[in-house]
Amino acid sequence: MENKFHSLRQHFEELYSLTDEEWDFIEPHFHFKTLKKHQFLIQAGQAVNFEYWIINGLVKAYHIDDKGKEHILQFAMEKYWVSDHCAFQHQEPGTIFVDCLEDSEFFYLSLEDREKICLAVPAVANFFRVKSNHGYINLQKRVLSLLTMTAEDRYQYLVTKLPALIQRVPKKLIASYLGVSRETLSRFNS
Amino acid sequence: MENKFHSLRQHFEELYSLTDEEWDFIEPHFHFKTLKKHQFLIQAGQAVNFEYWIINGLVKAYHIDDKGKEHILQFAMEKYWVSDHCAFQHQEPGTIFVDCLEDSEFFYLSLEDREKICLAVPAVANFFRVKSNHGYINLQKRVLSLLTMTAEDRYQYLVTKLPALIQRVPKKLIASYLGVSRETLSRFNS
DNA sequence: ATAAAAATGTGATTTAGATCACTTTTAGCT
DNA sequence: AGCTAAAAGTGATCTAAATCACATTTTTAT
Repeated sequence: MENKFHSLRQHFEELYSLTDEEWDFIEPHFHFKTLKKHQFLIQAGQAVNFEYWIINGLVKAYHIDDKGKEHILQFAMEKYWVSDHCAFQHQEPGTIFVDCLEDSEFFYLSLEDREKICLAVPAVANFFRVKSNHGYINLQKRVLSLLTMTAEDRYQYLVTKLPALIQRVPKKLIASYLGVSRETLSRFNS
Repeated sequence: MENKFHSLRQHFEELYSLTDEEWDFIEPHFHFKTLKKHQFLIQAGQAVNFEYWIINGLVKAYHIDDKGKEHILQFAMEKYWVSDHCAFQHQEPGTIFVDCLEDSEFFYLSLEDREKICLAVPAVANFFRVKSNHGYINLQKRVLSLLTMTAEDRYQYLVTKLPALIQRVPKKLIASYLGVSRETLSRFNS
């Protein structure tokens, strides 16, 4: 029977390979958690002690503004990392909610343990370096899309780029992610 | 007389300290370049062979859309890293222009050399890991500001957050960075 | 199976901000 | 200092998208 951490090790090794000794050191720093649809992984106002890797499921990370309106920062699914990165990194109260759109399973890691394994195993430092860099590049694209494209173009682009997400997620959440009202999005034809 | 790389070493050591041996290995991978105001560091359509660290000066990184309109992704000044990160990372033709708003000096590094020093010196991997992470966090804030705030609020926020930038840069570029027309920005009172 | 709750669709109206057109001010250059 | 070009201000008009209001459809829970 296969170790449940297998998929996580594989994920790390997609970028930098690890020896069995290195993995045996890394693995115990991760813990397992499972949540059902609608349950919260992270809540604004509270400490954010972990960053999470999604084994399977789907979550949304979002901010709620002063008018109570929800703005989606990220949809995260299988093999994605998710947290309130700012609060986690600076160990301060969060401003982001993360909750499950589907039943989900996670591995999670504390900041202290992340630093520990990054310093002990250079391949892990390099892994997170490259992952962060990819995240940065993707966010730059999102900023550009918000600056240059119309709401409808952003929607059409998302439909071609992540067609599966459109199926898995209510349109009003897609609207919130794109920065459009759900009424306006409903008038676009897909 | 002080080594011109001193500021760069100091910049690395703000996050993880280095031995003299490590620095002696790292330093020769960086090269020096100087440009005058209005000169290009990077041009869309061309290969992006380097990432740049700004010793002093100020540049803008921007995309030009199909209507010829300029959208500013980043202002980068002393101690900032700048490149067309996507094109650099994937070694493909760029889509971003970077040019100087002031005479500027840079150290630059190739992708190959970056990988080389990251693998040889774990502190460098950790340095770029943390830097990328900070960049990611800042971009998340920018995305949120575009989703949640009005144009005027974004402007007022920038004025309080980076008052020096407002002085150093024409308002029409600030407008482009914020995703507002220069006419609309001109009607905000500062 | 049925009730309640979400999600979606659609018309009518409003609005933040874009665009256009032109003037005034400021900064660079020889 | 004087000339040129870029930057900034301002009125008038237009428009993409928000908001409001309500109907319809689809999910979810019991």
